[in-house]
This record gives sequence, structure tokens and C-alpha cells, in this order.
Amino acid sequence: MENNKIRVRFAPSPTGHLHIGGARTALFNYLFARKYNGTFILRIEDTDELRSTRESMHSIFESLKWLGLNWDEGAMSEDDEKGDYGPYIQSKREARGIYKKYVDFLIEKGYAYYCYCTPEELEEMRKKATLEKRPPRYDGRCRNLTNEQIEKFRAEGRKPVIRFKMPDDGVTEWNDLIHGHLSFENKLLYDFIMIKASGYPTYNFACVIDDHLMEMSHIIRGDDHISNTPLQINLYKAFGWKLPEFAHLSMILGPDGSRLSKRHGATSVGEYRKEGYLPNTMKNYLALLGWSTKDSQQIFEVGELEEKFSLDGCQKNPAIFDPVKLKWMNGEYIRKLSKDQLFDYAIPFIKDAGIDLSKSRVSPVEIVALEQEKYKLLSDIPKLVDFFFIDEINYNPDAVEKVLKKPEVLKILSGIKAVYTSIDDFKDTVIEEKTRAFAKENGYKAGQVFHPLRVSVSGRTEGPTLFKMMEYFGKDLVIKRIDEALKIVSDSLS
RNA sequence: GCCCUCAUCGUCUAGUGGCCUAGGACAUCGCCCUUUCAAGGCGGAGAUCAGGGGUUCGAAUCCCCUUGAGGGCGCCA
Repeated sequence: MENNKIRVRFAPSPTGHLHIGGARTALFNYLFARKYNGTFILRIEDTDELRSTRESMHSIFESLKWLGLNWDEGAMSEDDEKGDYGPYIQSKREARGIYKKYVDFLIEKGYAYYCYCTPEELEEMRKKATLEKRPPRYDGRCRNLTNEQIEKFRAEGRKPVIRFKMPDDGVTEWNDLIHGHLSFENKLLYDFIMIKASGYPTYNFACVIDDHLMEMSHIIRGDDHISNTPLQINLYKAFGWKLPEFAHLSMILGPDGSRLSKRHGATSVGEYRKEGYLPNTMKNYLALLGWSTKDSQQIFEVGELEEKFSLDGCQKNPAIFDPVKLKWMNGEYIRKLSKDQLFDYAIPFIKDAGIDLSKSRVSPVEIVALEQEKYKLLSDIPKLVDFFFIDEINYNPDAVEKVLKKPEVLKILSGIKAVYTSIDDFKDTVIEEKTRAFAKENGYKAGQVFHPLRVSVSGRTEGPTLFKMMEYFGKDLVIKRIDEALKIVSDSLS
């Protein structure tokens, strides 16, 4: 049954990068389509001639792809598209005159009219209304202009807009798939603009025409659109078109409960990517903002979200974006990666930090994997592995003070140096065995030897497991660094 | 100002009339493991279910009011 086919869309306007909220809307549409074997469509709503940019469009494509929200139909890039309902970029649709015939139809049927009010007049109208404590919306004054008035406005060179004539009474209602029954009194609605003075359609108009023409079955969007919905429904009714199902997702707020904005930190998907978050982390975390399973599952395997998603699990109330939990989740996802996957993700971050990967004796893949359970962000990696790739390490002053400047350290280090010099097979198990034996023979506790050693070879008090680390450094480098540490200790004694 | 929406631990949430002395996760605290930092394991604290009225034998769950928060009232989307 062609008519029962699930078709959903994400319809961003290219006026900036893909934001967290937009990504979440895209994700839910994508998951819904996957769950019910439907079609996920990407449409670009660039009817804001002033703010829409090609760069933004590109950036949105990139972010969507990075998140793995692959769409089946629609604008595939700035210049390519796929599907039988195109064009999928509204400016191109406008250029083809797609909207015009629907405008003409409405005017002919008396559902739309020209309005000659200037922006200044409208501003004045709103101000006055606010002062008089009335709703600051258009009062419909151009609904019944006389021919003389129209002549006069034209003579003044005024460019009209085209407004939709909203019904004066009755109610507009629908059954929202998330909120349930929603209803608005028509007299509280207003004659919204369908066509701007520039000839371009507005959001509320183009959106309805396209959703209908593209045969959308479900409109899943943010609940900031709830009050646009009755406006749009009246348009559908004027055309006599079948309504799609509506589902309004709750908003995402910043940690202080206000609308998520720059002052809360990163707000775009691209920024999180740069900070070292994995795409699957973002997908999983975003899914959990406003949606959950009956058992409050937190981490989802590949494909599991697509399988378990449902509109029933969607929350009505807004969700606060929690960067702390996001970070935890990223650690979880990093730990699930194979060594090779981790390394592939790490490369750009390591290179950015200026680290020369050729400078280590062992495979950098192994080195990066050494501290896998520790990374919360991919950007944590360089500073945790850098001492594997540089000759001269920096000794952390606090570490030197706390660990190396102890009375027995000089003896321990020179003793252990002698032990290491005699090891031929410099492997972690061998080193550990010899080191423990050295401690025991000389009456030291293991930790008394391990700690100064760690600081000596790495310059820090924390790091990877000690013996594996030394094995990777290699015997020569370990001895060289013990010598350096020895020098620091003896210098401080004199 | 008007309209709409929403309301469970600090946060994300489970819960759809009795299984709730409200469950899970993040964060937090303590203990264990341990060569460090993590990770992991175990345990604790944390929500009189915004407040007040009803309905009912019984309400976080249904109804009403109040309060608070968010959204909208654009030739932005």
C-alpha cells in the first residue's frame, strides 16, 4: 500500500552549523524511518535569502554524515539530489515556480489576499497592541481593501505580501503523537504571510506545500513548532489535503534551564567532533535526551537504537543537556573500540598536537591502546602518550618534589640501573620480575621502587602500566632517563 | 499582555490506580582491587513524585486550581 508508506524528513535551514537540537530532530526522524522501514528525506529550507549560505548547507551535510544519519532521499550535497520529489532545496523549488500555482489557487478561492502594510506599519501595530495589552499580531486590516486603496498603494510603489486568510471562528485541533490532543481557537490565530515582498515563500507556507508534495507521512520536529501547526493545518484544509501525523519533540535546554546557547559551551555537532567525541557517542546521548526505553537502557550497540526507537518512549518535558554525562558516555564508547579503530580516530588529534609518530620504537597503535580505558575524549590522547615520541621529557616539578626527592631514591635508582643494564630480554614480565626481586633483596616495598622509576622514565606520577611502558621505551631509553633522573636527584642534594 | 505546552533524586529517566517503604543511569561519597592515574566491583546518601484541593477502599499515576519553567505571538525558520 503506497499510501501507508512511512516518509519523514529533516528540514534544516542553512543559516549556521548543525546544532545539538537540530541533530536530535534529525536523529529521531532517522530512527523513526529505520524502525518502520520508511524513507528518511533531507530537505533544505533556505527561504531566508539573507541568512542562508552555501557554507552552512555544506556544514550541515558534513555533520549529518559524521553522525551516520544517512538519508535515503533529498539533497545529497549542495548540487546533487536523489529521489523523485525534487528539487529538495526550496530556493530551487521557488525558481521552478512550484509555489506560485498554489498561491494563485488560494487567492482565487478567497483563502489568501494581498497585504500592502509596510514593515514600519506592522511594527507600529505591534507596539500599540502590546501597550494596550493585546496580542501583538497582524489585525487583518488589508483583508478587504477597496480598489481605490489598492491603486493608491500601488501608486506609492509598495510591494505587497500575500497573507493567508485565517478562519475567524472554530478550533483547529490534532492528535499529536507525543502530546496527545492539542487544540487552538482560530480567532487567536492570525493571517500569516505566505509570500514575502521579495516573492519568496515563508517557512509556514513552503513547508506545507513541500510536505504535501513530498508525501510526508509524519512530521517530527521540535515543539517550538507547536504554535505553527494550527496555522499550517488551516493551509492543508484550504487545499483540501490530507494531514500528515504530527509529533512534537521536547526542547533541549542548557544546564541552567534556559535555551541551549553559546554561553553554555559547544552547541554545534562540529564542535563536539573537534573536542574529541565519537559519532556514536553523540548519537546515543542525543537519543536519550527526550527518549528512553522501558528499562532505561543507557548504552546501545550498533543498530540497537534503530531497532528499539519508538515515539511512545518520547518525553513531553524539555531535557537539560548534560555535558558531564556525555563525557562519561564517550569514555564508554572509546573503551569499546578495537585498537585499530581507536588509533584511526586518534590520528588527527595526535597530528594536531604536533607529535611525530615515527619517533617510537614500537607501533603507535599499541602505544595509544595502552591507556585506552583512560581516555574520555580523543583530544586527551596526545598529552597522555607524548612521552613515547619525544627524546627529552619534561619532568613534572610536583612529581620530582614528591617522589624523587626522598632519601633512598638515589640508592634505588642506581641499583635498579645496574639491574636493568644486565637484562638482555627487555620484556615487561622480565623487567617486573627483576624489579620485584631487587626490591625484596634490598628490603624495599615494591611501591618504593616503582614510584621513583615511573617518574624517572616518564616524568609523571601517573601513566600506563609501568613495565609495559618501559618495554615500549626500550632498554636504552629507560637507562638514559634513569640517568637523567639520577642527575636531578644528585643536583638537588648538593 | 494573550495563546500553547510541560512539571518524578542536582541531571537524564522508569513508572499509565494497588507489585512504589518510587527502579536505573550520570554526578557525588565510602570501601575493595591495584605500581600510579584510570577502568572495574560492592555499598551509601540523594525525589514527602512542584504546592493545594478533589475523585477513589486505594493516586506519582484521573480531575480542578495555584505556582514555576519553556515555547509562540516575525516579510526567521
